[in-house]
Amino acid sequence: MSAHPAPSLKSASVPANGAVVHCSDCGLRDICLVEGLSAVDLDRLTGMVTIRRRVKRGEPLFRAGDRFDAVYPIRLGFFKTRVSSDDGREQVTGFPMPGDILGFDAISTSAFQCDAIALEDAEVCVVPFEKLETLSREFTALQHQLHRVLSREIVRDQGVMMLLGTMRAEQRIATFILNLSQRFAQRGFSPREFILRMTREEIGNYLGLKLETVSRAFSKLQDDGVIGVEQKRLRIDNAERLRELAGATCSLE
Amino acid sequence: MSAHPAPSLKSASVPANGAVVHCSDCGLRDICLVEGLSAVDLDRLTGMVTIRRRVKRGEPLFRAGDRFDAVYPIRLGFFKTRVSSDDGREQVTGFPMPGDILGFDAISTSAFQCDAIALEDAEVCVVPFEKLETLSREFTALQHQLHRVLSREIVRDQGVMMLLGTMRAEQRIATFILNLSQRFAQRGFSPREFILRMTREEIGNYLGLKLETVSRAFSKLQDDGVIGVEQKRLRIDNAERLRELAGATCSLE
DNA sequence: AGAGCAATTTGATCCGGATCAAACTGGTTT
DNA sequence: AAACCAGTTTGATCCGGATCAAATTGCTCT
Repeated sequence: MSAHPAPSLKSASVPANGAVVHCSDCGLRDICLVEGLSAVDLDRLTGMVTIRRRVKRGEPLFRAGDRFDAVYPIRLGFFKTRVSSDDGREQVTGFPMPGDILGFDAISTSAFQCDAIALEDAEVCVVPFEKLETLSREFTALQHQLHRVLSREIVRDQGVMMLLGTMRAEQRIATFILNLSQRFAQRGFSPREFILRMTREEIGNYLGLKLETVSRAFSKLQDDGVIGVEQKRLRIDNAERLRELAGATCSLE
Repeated sequence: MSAHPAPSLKSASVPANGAVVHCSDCGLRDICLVEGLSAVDLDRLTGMVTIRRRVKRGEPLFRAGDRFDAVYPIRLGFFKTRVSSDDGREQVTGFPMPGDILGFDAISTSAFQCDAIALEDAEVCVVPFEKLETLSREFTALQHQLHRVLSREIVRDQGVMMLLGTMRAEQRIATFILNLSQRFAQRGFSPREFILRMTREEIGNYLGLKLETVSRAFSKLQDDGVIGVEQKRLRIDNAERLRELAGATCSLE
């Protein structure tokens, strides 16, 4: 089932896959929707998440146009989000990971605006949005956190615009690596060495570059002793230099 | 004072510049924060906006780093929003106009993340964010609308990413013009002819292009009979063709 | 283990938009 | 009016990254 500590049975939440689902038992509660809520609030916060959902590698959690009724905090696994245009262009808009929340783009029209594709076998919490709205009227701290999370998404997008609008290829790659590194660190994983769950093409699409350019930039950074890359495994050898190359910009997250 | 119809004196809001301030009297209520609220709710919705603020052309409404305590629906005038990096790069992130709301990027850290500069003499409503949160716990319709507006901003940003990541220069310009046109239309102005409040350089920065490229693209579109441009005045002569060039993408707003 | 296929790397060439440069326009100051 | 200046247009050249091409590596499926 879940890779997380066995949950206690204290609260009234509904089992999913045989496991009781409750935020207070979740290892990601400090970076997710309930960050900043008191233990007391957390215990009272019942029914926000009642079920979880598994998504197999390569499968969509949702697609643009699907009817919206829940947002999805990620428990496990990397995703990519992507928007498409009528004339067939696609743009990867992000690589959300555990602790990030999928689906906020759908509130405005009650339909998802992007596809969310699992880059590996993944698991998400299902948070019915009506329920979230109801609870956030009752729990001020939850309301605050919801607004913070929505706002953070807007700030993240501004960082991507800055990247796409003003950076050179190598700088984009450096920023991208640094951003991943920081997000791994926030989640208690090594910021110096990690696996790239996405392909060069997906990276390139996200950064407004072609896959060959991404590959060349990786090779260049490796030759310069800044990073080590071997297929999907990436190691940061000279974080100082990497930060210089990235230009100490908006951190992208 | 304001260019809008003289407000009645029915409610308990506080005068600003000698005029009573109340959403129910505002010509922009159908595209702003109170869109979808019933007349009854609107009448009860008191104290959300108590003052307005004027901003002179070229002046900032706020700057990155300023402490956040209010969001600003625009009453009058065009703005540009822009983020800056440590190493001096700047990226224009949007050109908000009356009915748009400034400041949502600031919720996440309680400090503004971007500069908002008036492109002409402007006027905004001041909505204390704490007040907005309080009211949105009481008025479900207001809560919904707040969430919709936040989500719409995220969707808009996805459109900009698509533009910056996948479009050619001419396509970017066509999309930009079309987007302005639609937004003017929504606000009851002519979608076929309007004034560009921003310079070629600001347009270029927003679109990830240099000002010379913007100028050339305008000239090209004019030669092709798609638009007419003369300084800041722009007229759309062949909307059909313009839509083709834009590729019928995410509408950017 | 081998076949087949997707992903990656690297090289050669090309092109769209950047850069550099200069002329022009309209508006403002003196 | 003349002088000035910010903004714009247009031309000439250059370059970063795209495109085209081919070889290589690593998975997945028998």
